[in-house]
Amino acid sequence: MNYWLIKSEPDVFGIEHLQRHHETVWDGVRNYQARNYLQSARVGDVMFFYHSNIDPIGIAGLCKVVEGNVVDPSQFDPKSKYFDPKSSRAAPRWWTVRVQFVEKFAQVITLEALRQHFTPDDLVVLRKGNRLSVMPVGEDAALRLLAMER
DNA sequence: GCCAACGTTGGC
DNA sequence: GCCAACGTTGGC
Repeated sequence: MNYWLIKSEPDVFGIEHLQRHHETVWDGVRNYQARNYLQSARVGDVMFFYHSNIDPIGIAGLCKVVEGNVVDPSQFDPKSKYFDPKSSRAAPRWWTVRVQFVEKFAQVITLEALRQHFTPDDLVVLRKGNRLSVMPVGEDAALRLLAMER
């Protein structure tokens, strides 16, 4: 099993939205490296749900992959902001996963707390200039994160 | 294939 | 609102 961190702006879609909807297709990722990570995610993988552009910034909960290799439907929808005219149903560009809500943390693990306990080598999200919206989390870091939230 | 211009992300 | 970082676009 692998661990990941996925970023979202909670004003658009936060952990509470996922809690309410129970499951969602993680659509709208339009960066090739992030897409490649999503393509390598497998059913059962755990994803840390990170809130950006909000106070407090940080990891707000957990979800898990319940379906892999999902074609992102928004790439075909001309009304979607994620529409990609260069993609086609015969040869889709953008793939993702379906995730299921697992847990909303009682307290967000803040960016400040992450910086106190981890180095940028431990956690990609702490690396300067990092803008990936999907990134792997090593098992050591993942287990330490899971221990932190209780 | 290079690279300047441009747009977006995201912390502050 | 600012701005550093960085991915993408498009002219050449």
